[in-house]
Amino acid sequence: METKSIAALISDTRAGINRHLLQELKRLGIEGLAPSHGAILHHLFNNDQVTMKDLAKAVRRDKSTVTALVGKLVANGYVEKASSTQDQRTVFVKLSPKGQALKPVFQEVSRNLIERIWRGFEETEQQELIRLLRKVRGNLP
Amino acid sequence: METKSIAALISDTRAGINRHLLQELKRLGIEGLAPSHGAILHHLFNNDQVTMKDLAKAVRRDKSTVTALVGKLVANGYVEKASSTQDQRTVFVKLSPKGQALKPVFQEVSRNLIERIWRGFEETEQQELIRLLRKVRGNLP
DNA sequence: GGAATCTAGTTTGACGGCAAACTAAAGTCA
DNA sequence: TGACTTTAGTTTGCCGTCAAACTAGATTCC
Repeated sequence: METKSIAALISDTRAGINRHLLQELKRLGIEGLAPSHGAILHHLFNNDQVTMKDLAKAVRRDKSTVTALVGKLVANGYVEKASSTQDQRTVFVKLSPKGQALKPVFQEVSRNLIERIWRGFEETEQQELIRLLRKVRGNLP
Repeated sequence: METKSIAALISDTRAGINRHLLQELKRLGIEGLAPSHGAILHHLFNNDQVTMKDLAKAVRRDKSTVTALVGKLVANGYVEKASSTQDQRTVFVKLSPKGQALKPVFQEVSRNLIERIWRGFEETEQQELIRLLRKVRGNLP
């Protein structure tokens, strides 16, 4: 039965996306950053002041995971943390100049990924895949 | 644009499958086993004598990863390792009786997953999703 | 206004995963 | 036969990930 392999197929495809991104990061000389860091940076390109909590929600990772990911971005000088003055518990994360400089690079990475994923696809096929995947996603926890 | 979120959607869906499987394993009282172990067991249900190399290829994981996964299965008494007499390098992995006993349980887990994934899907939609995902997969490394 | 509760983030520990270095057993070939 | 190469598997080290425990700052409410 074909439909039994759906889980493995999704898992494989995701792994392929990851491999592609790792290749790209290596090609562009961006060392020590993983796709998950890219997700965080991407969110910061569009929102210049974000709390850890919102960041975790945006990249759909556990807050403790985000602590580690942001910690690495800070260590590499891509982002900065600053605790809020109104609420001492909340921490704001924002891009450093070095992080801002990555924006065009990541836009290219993103564009290349999209282009590669959709190679040979009709517009209607793209929409149909998105629709069906969303439907599967909705069936899951 | 909708199609830009395809990577996140695939990643999320895969995470959802993982969450579902973890729930199921917990529900069935199978402690200390992760979905990846399930993939190995699944392969052993259909092949009763497999080398580490073939196992790695079958579950699409690095051989060092498989060493660790099988190690855990051995530690929990689900599988046994035995080095070949013809070639001292190769190691055969096979199910123990305790591992064999998991077969019906995992068949149920698998059936439930498939049933949940495809809930509300037409037969043609299932085939179309598989086709489109395979196409994406083929575009990736 | 103080105790109880809630909330934001961090820390800790465990695990799946990979790549590179390593071990040891076959195989190759002069 | 003996050096070289290839192959199977393990070890080591690092990373992303999560859950649970923890810290500390707000909030609630009597």
